[in-house]
Amino acid sequence: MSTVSKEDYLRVIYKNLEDGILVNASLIAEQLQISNAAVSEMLRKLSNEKYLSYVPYRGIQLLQKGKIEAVKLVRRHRIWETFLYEVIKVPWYKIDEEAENLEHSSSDDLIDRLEGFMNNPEFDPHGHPIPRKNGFVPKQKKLVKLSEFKVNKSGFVRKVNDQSSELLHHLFEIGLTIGKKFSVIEKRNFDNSMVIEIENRNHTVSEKLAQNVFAEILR
Amino acid sequence: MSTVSKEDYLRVIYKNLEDGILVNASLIAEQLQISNAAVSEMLRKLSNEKYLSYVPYRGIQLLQKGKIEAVKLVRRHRIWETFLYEVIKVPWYKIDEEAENLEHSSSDDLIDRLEGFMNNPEFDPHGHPIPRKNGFVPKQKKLVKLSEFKVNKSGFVRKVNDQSSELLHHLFEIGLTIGKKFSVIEKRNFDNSMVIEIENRNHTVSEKLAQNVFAEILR
DNA sequence: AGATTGTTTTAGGAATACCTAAATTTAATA
DNA sequence: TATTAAATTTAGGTATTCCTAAAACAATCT
Ligand SMILES: [Mn+2]
Ligand SMILES: [Mn+2]
Ligand SMILES: [Mn+2]
Ligand SMILES: [Mn+2]
Repeated sequence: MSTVSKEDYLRVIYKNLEDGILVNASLIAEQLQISNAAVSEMLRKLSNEKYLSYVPYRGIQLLQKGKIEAVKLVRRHRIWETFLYEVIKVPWYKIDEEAENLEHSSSDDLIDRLEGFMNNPEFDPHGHPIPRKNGFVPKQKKLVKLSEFKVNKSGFVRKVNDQSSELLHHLFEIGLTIGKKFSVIEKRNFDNSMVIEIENRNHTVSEKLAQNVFAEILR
Repeated sequence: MSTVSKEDYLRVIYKNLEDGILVNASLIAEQLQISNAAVSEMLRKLSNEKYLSYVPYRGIQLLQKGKIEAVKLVRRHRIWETFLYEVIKVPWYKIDEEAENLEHSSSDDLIDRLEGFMNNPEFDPHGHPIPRKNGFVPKQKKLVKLSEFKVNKSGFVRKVNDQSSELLHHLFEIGLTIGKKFSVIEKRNFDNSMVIEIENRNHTVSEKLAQNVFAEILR
């Protein structure tokens, strides 16, 4: 049977695979803040229960059973995030943490009702696709990392990494949120930081920050 | 520290005390569907941690620490119930079960926002008072059990027992929900069942049912 | 009072999900 | 290839929350 713990493992695995990242035990340990030993044990269990296949040092793949569970959980997570943000107006940088708990505590029926209440949104407030009830995951246009934008290019923010609430807090402060238009004014070679214009104001952003923002290039 | 389990114990204890019921170990065991042995152990723990005082055979009293926790949880529970019912339109008889889980998975901040979103409701969809953030519990008018209504008397439903979702389902079917007006048409002495009129339709209700509905007497 | 019934506790376990410290194994590098 | 570094597993625990069966205790009835 699936439990809160197992669901969290599956969601982390799914999310990383979704981004094309190789998922091994230590990555999970780091992201869930759990010891490597505990993760090792849990992976054995999840593997025995046919949720995933795991070849040490080579990475994890979700099996059908695990993928179905993971997609369900991601669906719950993202529907809650969207609902909290759009309907309840919970601040952008707080929704992930809140959804982290709610995702394990709501019936399928409630999730479907929330989805209907919002008129079936396709993407969450971080720009991540919301899996539909039937498991289909909406596709996104080709996106480019902000850090790869050249000087004078403009774009629309379409996705941000939601791993760090501090990052989100800062992005929110400078107005770099989903849908916003920006232009790259300047790029410094020695540290790859950039100056970008958002709503007529200039902001300097580090390379690290720019690597966590994904945008659609204009023209 | 408080956990999901402990919170459930505290909520059950509070809810029964609220109704003036003597709470002993076996009552909790029955309501939480847990063995007497497990309840006995947990009560020892809760007592050691100063959540409650427990004199075997004489009942349980919440101590300050336990009361504060319990009121918080009941607040969460009832705000969720109200929200699910009023905003999301989850059916009446489903909200308790859903709130049962959500109550453990939402921050104080979220609860306050939900409350604000609904304009600070005072009672939940079963007619139970919603404790305020500061711990104050709204008072209700004096209510009378439907089973104690005399023939020809009328009243307004103000509170129902939410222990059984089957009861709620049935009450909903015959329209005996919060705020509805009814009149007692007939009362049968041999089994204390009654015929009551609700919205121009007559319904026969058992004594058992009538003991779980509380109303304000008209005139 | 003695017997019966109901309530509570004890004894002994089980499952889940963690932990630290110490191996072990594999991968990467000099 | 030898060494070092990183990833993984094992060993031995702990905490929490539940279980059944049996014993102990208290309240109530005859
Ligand atoms: Mn979670
Ligand atoms: Mn998200
Ligand atoms: Mn609960
Ligand atoms: Mn209620």
